[in-house]
Amino acid sequence: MVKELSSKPQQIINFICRFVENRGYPPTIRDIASGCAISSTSVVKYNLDILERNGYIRRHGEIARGIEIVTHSAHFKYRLLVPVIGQIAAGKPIPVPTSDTWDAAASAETIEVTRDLTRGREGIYALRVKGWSMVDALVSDGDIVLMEYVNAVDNGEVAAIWLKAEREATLKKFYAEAGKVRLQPANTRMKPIYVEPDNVEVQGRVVTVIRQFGSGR
Amino acid sequence: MVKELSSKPQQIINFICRFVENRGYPPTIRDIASGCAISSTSVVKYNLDILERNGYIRRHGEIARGIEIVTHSAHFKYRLLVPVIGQIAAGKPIPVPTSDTWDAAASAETIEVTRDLTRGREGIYALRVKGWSMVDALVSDGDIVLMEYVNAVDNGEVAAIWLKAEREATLKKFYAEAGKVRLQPANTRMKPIYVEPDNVEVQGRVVTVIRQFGSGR
DNA sequence: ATTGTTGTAGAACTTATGTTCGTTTTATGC
DNA sequence: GCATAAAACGAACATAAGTTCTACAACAAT
Repeated sequence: MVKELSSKPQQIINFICRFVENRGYPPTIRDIASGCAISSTSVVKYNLDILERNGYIRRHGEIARGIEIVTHSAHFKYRLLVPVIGQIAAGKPIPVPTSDTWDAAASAETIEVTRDLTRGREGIYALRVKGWSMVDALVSDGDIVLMEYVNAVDNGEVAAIWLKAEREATLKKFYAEAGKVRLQPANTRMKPIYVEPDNVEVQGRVVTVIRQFGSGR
Repeated sequence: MVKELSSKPQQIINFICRFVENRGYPPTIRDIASGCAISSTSVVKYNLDILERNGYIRRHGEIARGIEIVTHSAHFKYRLLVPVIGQIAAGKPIPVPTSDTWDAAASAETIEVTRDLTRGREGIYALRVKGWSMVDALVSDGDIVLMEYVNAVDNGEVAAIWLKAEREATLKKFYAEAGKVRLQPANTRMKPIYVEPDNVEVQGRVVTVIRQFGSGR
């Protein structure tokens, strides 16, 4: 798919990359012209079109400096903007992602993490922990939990669980046992609790817990 | 230097950041206006000027989309490879970074995070928590703590502390009080402990705690 | 030679986009 | 309450910047 490039287009992407690195925004066609010793804007457009056809860049027509370096955004693939869609607190139902809260760009708050932290999983959203009800799970007020949207988890996985009867949200290790469900706190010093299977509603798999200290922004 | 911001400019940088993330190029003043529910371009410029005065962004006047997010700019690499230089456990001295453990490339293990998690701080290294001695600090076995290499912390900051007499490592909120040092666990249910000032050795500031679930545990 | 394709030029045009400025509304101090 | 500053508005303006078009040279295939 991606074709070999002759020297001129090659020179141009190079220039664009360096420009973005140094300036924080993409160059104009005329910037490229002067930067690559090209005397006409149309020549630049000509080559830009080639670059776009071959998948090196993405153009956003009619938009000033609307050049996006594709490899650069592939580079971005390592990073994830995770929407923080709500809070998780003892007595409140656990928010679940909907199509509109889903979009990181539309979300009021986002946290940026690497795929390292999400273990490469897709469909990750985040919740902010409110209150001290989950200290038994070693989760503190203000922590951020990265969640994967699933309705069931395997034994031993940590899940966000809604206990219908108690009307309570909690984060616990989940074990389906004969006729019962065992919920084990992350803190191994704590005793597990046993509940009826139809009393538990798995709202998501806990992937990561993040606690930040120091001044916020 | 960097001043606190009121809501509107805050909202604007947020928008700019997300825009750049998603589109690969900065927004126009009008993009910002519509994205932040501002009805006049001049209001945007007004706030942009504030942001620039306070060092959050850099403007390039007369240039289309010439907005550069300072924290995200040139010298700022989004991703950070943090070296995991050792373990932190109750009875073992806390490892401190040296010139050779320092280099992420040379380190045996690294964790990749975004600057978001390190709050833009420099000189970050990581330690893996071994054992259950720090559950009182809401830190569990296997957690990773991101540390900043400092020899002193301000009151209220969470520090990695080596208690010389007890030969014990711990993570606690640090408060210097008259003639004493108060060490407060992150778990507010727990009582603080008081120690002699010359018994404490601050080995670093705790920036972030990360706990991952699922595979690899 | 003839024709067609590719790369380069430069001017003209249109739209996108930053700036200015006078005015109006909303806080803030006295 | 009044005076003053901070913040918001909207229109008008100037120019930055993408696009289009015609022309022309270099070169390959016919």
